[in-house]
Amino acid sequence: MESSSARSGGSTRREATRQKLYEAAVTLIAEQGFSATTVDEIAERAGVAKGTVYYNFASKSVLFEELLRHGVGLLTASLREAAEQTAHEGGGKVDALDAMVRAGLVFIDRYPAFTQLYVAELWRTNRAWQSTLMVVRQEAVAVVEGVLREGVAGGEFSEEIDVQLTAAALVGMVLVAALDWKSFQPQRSLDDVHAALSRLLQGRVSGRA
Amino acid sequence: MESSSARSGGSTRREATRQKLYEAAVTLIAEQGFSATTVDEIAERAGVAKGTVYYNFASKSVLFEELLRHGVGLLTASLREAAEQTAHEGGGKVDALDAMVRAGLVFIDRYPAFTQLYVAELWRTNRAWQSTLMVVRQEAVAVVEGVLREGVAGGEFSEEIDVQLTAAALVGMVLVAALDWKSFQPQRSLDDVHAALSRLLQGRVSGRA
DNA sequence: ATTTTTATACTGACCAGTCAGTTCAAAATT
DNA sequence: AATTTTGAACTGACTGGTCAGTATAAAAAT
Repeated sequence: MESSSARSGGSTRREATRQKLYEAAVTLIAEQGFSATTVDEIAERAGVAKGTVYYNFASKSVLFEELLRHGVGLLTASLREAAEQTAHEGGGKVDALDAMVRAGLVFIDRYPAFTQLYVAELWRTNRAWQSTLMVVRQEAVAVVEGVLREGVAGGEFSEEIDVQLTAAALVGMVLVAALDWKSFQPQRSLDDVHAALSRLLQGRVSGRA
Repeated sequence: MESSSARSGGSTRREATRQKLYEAAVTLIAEQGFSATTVDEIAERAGVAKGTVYYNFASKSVLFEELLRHGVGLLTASLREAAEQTAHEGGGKVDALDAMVRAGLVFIDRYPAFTQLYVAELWRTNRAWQSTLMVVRQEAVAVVEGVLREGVAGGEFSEEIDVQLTAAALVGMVLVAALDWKSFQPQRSLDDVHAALSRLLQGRVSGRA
């Protein structure tokens, strides 16, 4: 039988090394930024020789780009799953949105460093990985936009809403609230934060308790 | 007698030079990030010799910190003014929030590069200007928190809302929506964007047009 | 046997910060 | 009024250090 090692596209050992490098790079770059983070630091944090970095990645930029793709891939999959899940359960689009907010929070809870780094790079221009970032951003936002559009089509949301802008605003809401949570009140539970955002999302802010 | 140039805190010429350096630095750092931007670039864009940068600022970091303080000062003042304006006109806290959303949009419309740069640096850690950023962030968010708290006290908002988290979420909503606007649909008018966000803010998303 | 990793040394470009010297307008002196 | 002095503002070549990326021979893992 085929050993567990020879899997599609590379040996297990190599994959493990790459994973270690991702993890080292993501925290360092989140803290310091791409340019301020040296390849030597990344190698050291990963417990690996510098040469190994270049054996596994063509350059520092390429390492970073693949890291971005990898991370946003996880997020997109998670958002999609959340939306589909509520559809299966016969929930409306409001439920789908709510589930996606939660999925977003879960993701940020699990990968806070990646989220930091992503936000920091997202609106930059003139950088090598700009196009990668654009593609990958659109993938994630498109999931939210999709749910909004379906909601409008099905009469659940007002036809007057601006889908693209509203999607961006929702993403921003979750993103900034979650980063605030992680940075300044990390002791709070995910449920707690989710409840606060649900309230805001459903317009239950004004009016009495 | 004291010459006309020697005014409070510095000559006019010096102030003009500092202003040029701010303007050059803000766009370059927004595009490329702090570390990837060289002092030579900043000096060149400002039309000034490198030595002049160091004559006016102790270091690259200090230039950046003063830039941050300067920019967020403008934002905070603008938010405060918006909130007070509606109070004078006898509007409720919802109106105040709405006015602050608009003030935020106006600010971002006028200083998009500063906004980019601010977002990119806000959640970093282990950087020299970390504490400056914290102080300055709190000043701005505190204005929003203040309005929310007053709204709760006055019975206009539910007592169940989480003031800190909701403030962060609102800031995020405006920030990300506005950056999306500037980056991907710059032809749209400010009123248009404001209307979309107002709708979201007041829960007029679900339900029919 | 082949792939992957290690350890170490090296190169060349790049860049933050320095400093000796220049500019120039206002103030003081004649 | 003409001349000299002063000092703040500015200049740009230079320096010392840093860092991405390369090289390579030997070891370890599969």
